[in-house]
Amino acid sequence: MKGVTIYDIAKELGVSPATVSRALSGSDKVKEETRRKIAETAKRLNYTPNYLARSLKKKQSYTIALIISDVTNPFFTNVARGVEDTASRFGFNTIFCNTDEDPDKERVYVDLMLKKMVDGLVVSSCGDGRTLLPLKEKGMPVVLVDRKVGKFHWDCVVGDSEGGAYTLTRHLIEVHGHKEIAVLAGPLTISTSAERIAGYKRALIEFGLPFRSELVTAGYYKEDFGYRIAKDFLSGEKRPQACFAGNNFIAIGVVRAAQEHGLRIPEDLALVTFDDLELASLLFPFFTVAKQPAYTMGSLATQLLLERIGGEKIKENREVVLKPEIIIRRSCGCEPGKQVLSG
Amino acid sequence: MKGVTIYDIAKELGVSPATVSRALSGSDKVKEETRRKIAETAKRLNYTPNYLARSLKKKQSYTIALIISDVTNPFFTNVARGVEDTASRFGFNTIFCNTDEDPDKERVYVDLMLKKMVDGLVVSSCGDGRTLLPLKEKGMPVVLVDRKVGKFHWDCVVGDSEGGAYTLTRHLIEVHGHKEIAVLAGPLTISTSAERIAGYKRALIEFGLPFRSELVTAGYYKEDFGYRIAKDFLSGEKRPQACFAGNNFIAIGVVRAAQEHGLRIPEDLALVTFDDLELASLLFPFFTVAKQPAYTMGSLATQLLLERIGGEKIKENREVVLKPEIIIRRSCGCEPGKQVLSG
DNA sequence: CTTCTCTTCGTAATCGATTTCAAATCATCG
DNA sequence: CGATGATTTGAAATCGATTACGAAGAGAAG
Repeated sequence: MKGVTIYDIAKELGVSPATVSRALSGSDKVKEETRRKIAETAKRLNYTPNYLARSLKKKQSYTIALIISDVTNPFFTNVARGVEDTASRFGFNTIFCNTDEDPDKERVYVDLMLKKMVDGLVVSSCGDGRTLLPLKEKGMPVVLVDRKVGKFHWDCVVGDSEGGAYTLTRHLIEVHGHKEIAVLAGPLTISTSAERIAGYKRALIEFGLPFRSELVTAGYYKEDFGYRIAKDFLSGEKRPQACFAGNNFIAIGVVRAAQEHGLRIPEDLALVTFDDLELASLLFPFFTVAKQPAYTMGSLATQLLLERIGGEKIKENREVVLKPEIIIRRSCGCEPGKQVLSG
Repeated sequence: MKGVTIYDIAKELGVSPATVSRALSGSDKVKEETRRKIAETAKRLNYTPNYLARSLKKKQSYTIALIISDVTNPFFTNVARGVEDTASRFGFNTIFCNTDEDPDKERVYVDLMLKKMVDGLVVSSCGDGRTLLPLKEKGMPVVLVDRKVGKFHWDCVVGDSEGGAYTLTRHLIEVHGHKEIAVLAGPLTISTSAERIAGYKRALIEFGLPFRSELVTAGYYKEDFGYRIAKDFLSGEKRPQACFAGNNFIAIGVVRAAQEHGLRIPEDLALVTFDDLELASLLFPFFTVAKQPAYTMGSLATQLLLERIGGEKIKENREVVLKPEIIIRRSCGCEPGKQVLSG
């Protein structure tokens, strides 16, 4: 832990620290022989550069932050892998921040990252935008992933939530003849939530079905929300025949509630949702889902971010929208093996 | 991105930067009134401290690194949550490094973290110890989690793999009468692997069964290893009646192979494994597992690490061993709801 | 040989905060 | 009132690397 510095190397060889810095940082004008000797002693003394000092001077930390709302959700895990893989391929580190869908935590992390001098952030925000204000003020490079934040204009990489929701809903109506479809959505402050409801609505309209607001509940993207609301509407008199869960976790809650009511899925309640449950689906292909390309989303977002960080002057804000893959399985009422609907 | 510094605040108030630093960094001797004025202007100028400069001087970055081998595995995800939660509770950030079970990647990350001046690391190593050598040389604080590395002595927090494997194997023998139990283990270089085989062996010996090495295969902790080997032994003449998969991913591979062979689990092949599949089990409680307290492991490891970083002089190396919870479900052949075996 | 250019290298400033040491201020008291 | 000790504050060094600027040396051209 003592720490060999460029001064030690310089003293050892009788040259100046400046020369050592130049030699080690690559291709400045340094005589070949000097460079060789410096590289040699650096290795011999077991020198490791101090990135803090380097970053302080260069005003670049080669570190980005990723703010996501739930590490236990495979969707975000895959986003994270995409971000991390891409970042490290370009020599960047990633600091992970897990907000648990709590805007307060998000705010704290944002401030912290500002102090830590990260070079940029990939953010899937659970707030309404206010939490990200400091980033805007400081002019910090940011790319939004999965969730847009209306207030600000930043690059973003998102899934086509409206389209996915439309296709799923349409499937329930067209193929299975359902007319009363409950929706358990995430918070209305989050873009994916609003868009999924919009997609649902478009499908209803297209098939001449009424939009009944009592069937639509906005809450949060967690299992217990799905459980709570499903418990509720499943015990009612005229329960809906189908349910569109806002994401995979909500869907799990719905399943649990149905089990407790002794209801079978899909016989008593058809169910479709967003985002696949990777491992679970490998073993028990059950949920009919709109599966988003999570890894790609993370990877693309990082690429956009690194372009900005790299100093490329990009005026306009870029918006990448990726189509989800619709995977028809059993929970909607289809037989396994049934033909996959084209997106 | 301009950056307000303590010099700006100092100039504004006609005091010295030193005083500003003292005032902002808490409770050094600064007159109350001065402190108030400084805090005020700091807020007014929207000052954010530069942690890089701070870390450079204090030789502490308030950042730790977590090296894990597979972020898609819920076990490690939970370890990660435990680490991150605990670290951030004490004001530390966590840099996540995902090695994909590749020792080369691990080596690269280790070097990088050394340069980044992290204050310490929580490591679940996929190597044989050589990759961690630089950490030892530099005297970097390290706590091993999940996997011990024989070569070095560091604090560690691990699960009782031997005991868990023993109990699972014993269950297969005692309750279900299996005599030929295949084992698909991870790499022998990884401690959990060797220990799980040892536990398996102890159970065999206790029940007077022969240890047949052709039933035991060591490979790696991934799905495709389970799939490949299971495909192999399931097509043989006298296939084993039961299988102990080294971890959850291997187990998934075994299931997939069994499905392709038209074999049913547990009727045609009983299966037990280590580490639960959180979400999958919520929906489809299927695997009989030794479930390790992953979150706790991460949290404890971080606590031990922070103690070291905090400068507490602890001579001896601490070893925390946590017992897994044995959850009996269907894959071993038990009926659901059957009584839980005591560890 | 002088002058000029080009390469190579050293001096010193710099990034922003912390900290040591000493100076300045203030209060207290004989 | 001056001495003594406690509080506050400032000047300057420091962490380790980068870099602007200029000097020294080598080689080329006249």
